[in-house]
Amino acid sequence: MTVYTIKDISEMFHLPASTLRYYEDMNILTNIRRTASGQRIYEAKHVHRLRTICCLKRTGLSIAKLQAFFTYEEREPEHIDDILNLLTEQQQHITEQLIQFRKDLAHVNRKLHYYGDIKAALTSGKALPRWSNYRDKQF
Amino acid sequence: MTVYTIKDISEMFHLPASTLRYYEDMNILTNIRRTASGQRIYEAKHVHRLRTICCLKRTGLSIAKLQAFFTYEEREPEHIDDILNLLTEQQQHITEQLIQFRKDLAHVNRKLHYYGDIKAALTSGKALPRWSNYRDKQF
DNA sequence: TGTTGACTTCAAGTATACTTGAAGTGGTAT
DNA sequence: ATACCACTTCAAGTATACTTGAAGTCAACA
Repeated sequence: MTVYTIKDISEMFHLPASTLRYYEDMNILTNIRRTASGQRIYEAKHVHRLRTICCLKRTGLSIAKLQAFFTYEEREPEHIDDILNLLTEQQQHITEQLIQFRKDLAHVNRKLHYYGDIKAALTSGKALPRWSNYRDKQF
Repeated sequence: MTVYTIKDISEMFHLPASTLRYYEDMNILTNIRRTASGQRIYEAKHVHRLRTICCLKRTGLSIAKLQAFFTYEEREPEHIDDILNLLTEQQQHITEQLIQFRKDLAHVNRKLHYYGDIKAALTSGKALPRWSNYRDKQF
């Protein structure tokens, strides 16, 4: 089994070591062995766990819900429905965010074209564009 | 010109009135008129501003950067490049988040299939699935 | 006329997610 | 040997984004 130091994991996930210790305190990253002198020894399961933590956190899950999720995972099968409910909610949530983000990207693109044209008009001295011509466009 | 009360705006954007007052304090929602008795009068420009605030906040912009953005907008044209830089960064950021969210959705979908199959195996008494069979699948 | 309800201001409080500081230990370089 | 550096624990501090509470004002209805 390959093992990792806290520095390895910190670099692998672009997370400060303090955050990894914090996740451990919060019981969302568990069963981390120590060397004789007390240094953390991470294993493949922690890498997998962290991938899930990052995935769920990024998409909006709180630490509290992560605690619940991993508690369910450890006490499966009694909590299989809790797991499925949490994952289904999250799936829904990510799907909604994807739809919203596409709209938000379109909004930013419109603004970008508008202000880009304003800059062009300013440097060329031509007439300034009007926002009403950008409002409903897709770029 | 159509005008709106704080309650109208609160319902329109699903934001508590306290948050609208906070945005005003933070100077990202400005020039709000008052009635003789001091009640806020919102106009179309505030609705547009709030659409932008919600779009940028949702996609990760902080209040501090929103302050900067609207300050630039008010002092255009000196800040046209600052506006374009901020919008370009945000465009990039949303694009990256879209890519990541699609991966995160795939991850959640894999977990969902895995635990769904675990539930089926538990109720039918058949052999439990192994995660290795789900790791690289697309659902 | 009074009292209810919805607004107002302003200061202080809260939730979440870390981050930092102090004090200590152990392994390695000079 | 000793100095240094990276790690350790544990408690306290911080950043961000609101939220809440107290005290007051106004309009409208019984």
